[in-house]
Amino acid sequence: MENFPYSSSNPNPNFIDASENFDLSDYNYLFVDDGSSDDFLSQNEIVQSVSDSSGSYSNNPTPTSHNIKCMKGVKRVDAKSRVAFRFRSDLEVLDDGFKWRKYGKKMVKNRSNPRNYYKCSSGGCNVKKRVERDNEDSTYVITTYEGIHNHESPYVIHYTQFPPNNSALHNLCL
DNA sequence: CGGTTTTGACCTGCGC
DNA sequence: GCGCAGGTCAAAACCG
Repeated sequence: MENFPYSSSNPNPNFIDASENFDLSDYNYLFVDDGSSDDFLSQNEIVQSVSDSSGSYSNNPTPTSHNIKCMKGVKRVDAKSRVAFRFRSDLEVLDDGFKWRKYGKKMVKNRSNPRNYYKCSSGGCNVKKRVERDNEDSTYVITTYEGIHNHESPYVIHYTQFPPNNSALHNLCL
């Protein structure tokens, strides 16, 4: 688990050691929508298509660039960066070092679990994230980040090759 | 008491 | 234009 982004010395008092709480062998996918292409899949299309191909990564427990799925799909609506994770967890919200304020909850059609909406609570930062449980396997949580933080994390986050920062995630896919 | 969560209402885009 | 679905707002409740 040495390649996981956060070290055990993270000073964030609320930090959850992901290596203890998440089974990274069940880490499935990541997609990045960096706004640089005119062609984007909708979020649901990406979720579906990556879920379909998740088996090819299931035997690789380490989240390296090798098992990160980068996709650019069919129709871009805006130029916001969007990053999604799907991971197995009992927890609804992964503590990524930033402070989030919940502003909405919505039942989505054909999904058994509600979708929760969060905004970065740092003033002037418009990054949003959506959190929902996988419709087909509720032990998985799907987290979608939208936008790029215009500030540093309120906590010192140590990471190696899998940073929680959107632009850094994007770099992995270049 | 201030920040966060809850939740119904409202807004907006899209398909028909 | 209408209805539906997804996303956001905002007031009240909650909590440390």
